[in-house]
Amino acid sequence: MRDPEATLRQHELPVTAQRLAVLRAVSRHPHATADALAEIVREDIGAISRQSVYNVLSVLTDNGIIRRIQPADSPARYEDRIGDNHHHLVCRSCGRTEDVCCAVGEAPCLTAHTHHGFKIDEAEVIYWGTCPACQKKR
Amino acid sequence: MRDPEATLRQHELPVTAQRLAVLRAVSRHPHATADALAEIVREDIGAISRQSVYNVLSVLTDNGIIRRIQPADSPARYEDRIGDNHHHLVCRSCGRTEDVCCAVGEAPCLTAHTHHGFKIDEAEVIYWGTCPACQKKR
DNA sequence: CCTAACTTTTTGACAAAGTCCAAAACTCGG
DNA sequence: CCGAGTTTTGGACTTTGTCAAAAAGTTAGG
Repeated sequence: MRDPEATLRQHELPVTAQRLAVLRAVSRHPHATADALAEIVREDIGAISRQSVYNVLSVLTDNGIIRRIQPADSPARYEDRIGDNHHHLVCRSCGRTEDVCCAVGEAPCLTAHTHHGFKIDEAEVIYWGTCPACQKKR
Repeated sequence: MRDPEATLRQHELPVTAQRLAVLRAVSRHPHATADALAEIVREDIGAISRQSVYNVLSVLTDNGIIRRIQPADSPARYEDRIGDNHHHLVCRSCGRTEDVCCAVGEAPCLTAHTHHGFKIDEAEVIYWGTCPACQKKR
């Protein structure tokens, strides 16, 4: 993220210390959970309430500034790399999450054959596996 | 599911009324949640504890008899159609879930370009959209 | 720079989904 | 039918997140 403050102003959102700190935290720690981000923000600006972390993350998500990803068996995670249609690779044992380029191409990168009358707006892909560290452990 | 009892025996699992009823419920109501399944089982055999529903679903999942799917913003759902590598189509507003054939082919049906040293065992695809009923509502 | 209107942040209670544990009940091989 | 080993049950507990109201902060306008 080039300039968190400019980003907020571009979206006509009031600039607050909490929002700036959360944006920086998400930017520097991609795929962190709300809880982890709260800790990072506290080290940065001293304090923030749990609710504010959720508030800020919601506002940023709603404005398309960051993206929320919610893999199974994991609390939600956030990232600021948006609009490039990448997917995720998640470790089943430790939850480590990495970005992977879309295997197919432009969004929507996959088209379902049968769609049951649904209007499809996104194809989410998660690759499940075991990360190098967890492969060694066993 | 042809024969729930035979299925349990094939996996050397003790046959109990709760397991049979949960298996029948999953088979007849694909994509139901644990809570919904508990209700269905209660109508069937009278009573079952919440914990037993979770126990049974775990055992069945661990033995590959049923599959657990966990879309974002929804409790886990279960289905007995396994091994055919199909994916899911989920309505963002009501959670309705439908099966869709794999867009690519055999499992693993997608291969990530960069894999960061991960050993990938599954590519999960969820198509997000709006179901016909929810399209009408708005 | 100061004020007023409007948002945001905070605090604390609450909710949903699921897990942990020990006691009671059950299943199955012999 | 018995006994060993599992499964089921009930209840407390945990995690992740939301609701609501009061306090504090932000921004536009004078």
